[in-house]
Amino acid sequence: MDQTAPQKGTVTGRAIEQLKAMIGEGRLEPGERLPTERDLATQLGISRSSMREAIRALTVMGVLEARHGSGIYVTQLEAGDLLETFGVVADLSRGRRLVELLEVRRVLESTATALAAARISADQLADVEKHLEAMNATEDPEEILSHDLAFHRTIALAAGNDTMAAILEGLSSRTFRARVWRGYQEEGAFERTRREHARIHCALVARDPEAARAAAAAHVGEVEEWMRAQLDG
Amino acid sequence: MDQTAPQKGTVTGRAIEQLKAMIGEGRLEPGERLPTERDLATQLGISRSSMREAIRALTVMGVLEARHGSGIYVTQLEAGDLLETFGVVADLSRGRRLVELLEVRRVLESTATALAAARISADQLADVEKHLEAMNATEDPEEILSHDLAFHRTIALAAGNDTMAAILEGLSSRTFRARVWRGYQEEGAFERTRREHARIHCALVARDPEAARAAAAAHVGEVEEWMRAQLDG
DNA sequence: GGGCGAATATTTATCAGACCACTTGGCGCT
DNA sequence: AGCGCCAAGTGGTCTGATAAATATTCGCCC
Repeated sequence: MDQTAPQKGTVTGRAIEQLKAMIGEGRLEPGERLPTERDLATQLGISRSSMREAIRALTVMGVLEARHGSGIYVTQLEAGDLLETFGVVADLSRGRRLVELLEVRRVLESTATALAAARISADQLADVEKHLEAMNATEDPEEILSHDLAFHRTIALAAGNDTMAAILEGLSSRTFRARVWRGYQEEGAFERTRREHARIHCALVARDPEAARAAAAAHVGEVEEWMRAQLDG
Repeated sequence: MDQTAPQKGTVTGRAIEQLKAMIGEGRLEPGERLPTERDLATQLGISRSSMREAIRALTVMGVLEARHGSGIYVTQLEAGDLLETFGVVADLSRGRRLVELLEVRRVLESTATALAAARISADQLADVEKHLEAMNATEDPEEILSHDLAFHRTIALAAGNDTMAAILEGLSSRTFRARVWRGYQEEGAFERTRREHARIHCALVARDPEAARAAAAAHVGEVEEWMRAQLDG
């Protein structure tokens, strides 16, 4: 039959697949600029509207980046770019899935913290301490949350697996944490959180991966258990 | 009028955020049908083209589903819907990130297998065995891969964490596995793979979580190590 | 009266063309 | 040579129309 344009799915869907294929096969290098929307539409034999929808789809996936007036570029395809949508999942999840996400986070966070205990550099450790102190020096929940996020982010990056760090970033995204925290911290968990953070820091300083893993697992596990209780109650 | 959204970012970007907010705040329930494209465009004061791009964006994220001739619906917001894009990440990753993804998979897969050892039902265990036997009964790589995927998927689902299963599904997506497998299996790893699968199955039957965790970690770790060696060589 | 099929209405999918907003690079002026 | 302005190029948005798939309604036949 017709091997150039088989009739499957929607026109836009095909365009998305073709663009993905171009990048997947290496015909488009990271950072490279694509032809214009108009040219691409002509090449694939579709209208500019449909082409734009396909481009928009790949843009939200973090594969492409459109710069107004300049052109369309392939991103560096780094973990952070591609896993941005992960945060959306966290934001839209409720109830049971929230617990499941926390369970995933517990598994990854404990592993990342264990790896960090073995690999963290002096500079990174200093950063961790900076956020730890800043977190303990204020009572503003907004600021505490901010440093808490940075505390864990620094550790995740020190683990040396950017992909894992990017996933954890999504699982700790601002609105996600804020939603869970609102209730959790109301029950006076500040002090316990401080102790848990201190224990994690201790394990990092001692370069003890197993202690770090246990401390991180317990830290996330606390929130997880609270969340689980909220659902039952 | 509407003084809440004066001038930030692109029109389409704003529409995406507004739609996300509607769903996030629960103003749109899962499965519910949205107003028509035209109505939505009018409500938000934008053109239908822009509205369509916003809808397309949320469609690829797995949040919305458009049915030709019928309308636009909110998905059930299940893990599988939302984490579909995870497979795209795996497909577009190369080199170092491929190893990082395998590391993530090793961590999650071993945890899921350990959980499954404790929770798997008789029916599910029978399914696992079915795929294990089918995998050993053929020499067709395509069929082996297919049953291998089903083997691990069944175990992940038995772990009882749908979110984790969905992520693992993405990390094991067909093209991802196929790419890695092509080289790996050429080195005659079939026999070793069989032994590893058998060990995992054994641990499940014995309901021994720690043995299951170790077996799964070793299984993925084998591929991971091979991949790492490929990069250096 | 009830079931069933065709006509009709609704809605998404796609296309075409125009104009606006922003970026970039070159051209001319100082 | 340096600076500033302008024009071409490009993504962003809008309008309106047509096709295709689905949902609804109505009329016909039994």
